[in-house]
Amino acid sequence: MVRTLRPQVVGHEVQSLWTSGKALRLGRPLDTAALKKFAVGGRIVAVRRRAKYVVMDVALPDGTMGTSLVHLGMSGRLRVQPKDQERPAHTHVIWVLKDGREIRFSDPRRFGLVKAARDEAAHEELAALGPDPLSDLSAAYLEAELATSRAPLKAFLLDQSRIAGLGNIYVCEAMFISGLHPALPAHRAKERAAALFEAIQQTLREALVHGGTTLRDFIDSEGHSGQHQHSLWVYGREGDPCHKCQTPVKRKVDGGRSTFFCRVCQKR
DNA sequence: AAAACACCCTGCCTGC
DNA sequence: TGCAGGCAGGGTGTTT
Repeated sequence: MVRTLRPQVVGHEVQSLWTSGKALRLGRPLDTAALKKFAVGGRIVAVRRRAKYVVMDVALPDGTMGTSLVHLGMSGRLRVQPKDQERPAHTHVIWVLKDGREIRFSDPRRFGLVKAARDEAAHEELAALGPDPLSDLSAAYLEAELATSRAPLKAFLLDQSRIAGLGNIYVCEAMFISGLHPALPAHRAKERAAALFEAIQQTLREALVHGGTTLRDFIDSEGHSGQHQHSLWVYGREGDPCHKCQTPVKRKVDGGRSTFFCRVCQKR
């Protein structure tokens, strides 16, 4: 999302901002006043990613900065479209650009998050996040963290305070690639930390090369689907043959979420 | 400390 | 064709 959004909007001025006023995550109403205060009249100077958050930095006319934060949740989308194009259903925030285009956040399920503050440090959501797997994680750090947890490996990897940015799909994929069972207590995976680290990075890098994974909702800011869903090892493949050993892929549910794995290739 | 579950919300797909 | 049930890439809060 960031890779397609950045070249479209950096350097452009935010003329005005509109919100639906509807509540997003946890019933929290959109803070329209803050979203305006930290963007309107300013120039977008950077679009970045921190874990699963899209971070947009704006240089304001009074010389100060503003930082807007977007989490797409399950069904959130960011699109850049001309203002006269029909807006997507369930649009909740629009940054109107001076050149006649608009950045539109839509989110049917409203599990997403959009907020703004003075800077990144003022967003408490970001403070509790662990290292990013592609830039700040090392095999040594992962090994040390694994050693401190008895939780099932899958729960450990989904915990954003341990490692930030892995979701259900990529956790399933990384566990398959490294041959680790989702129920394995985290501390018992410590000897395999290097393999797990490599699997996590490989999974994310390949997904990025393929433009993301589109199962239902994901499209980038230009409206293109990802292609990585065609390269998944186990996710969504219940009953289909394992790509390594042909054993049917298993699905189990824990904590209300599906886990896909191969009971032959992934040892406890 | 950690697991299990409910919950926020809409859309889509399946089976009856 | 309609309806009910199940499912969904996330995160938080409560209970066990």
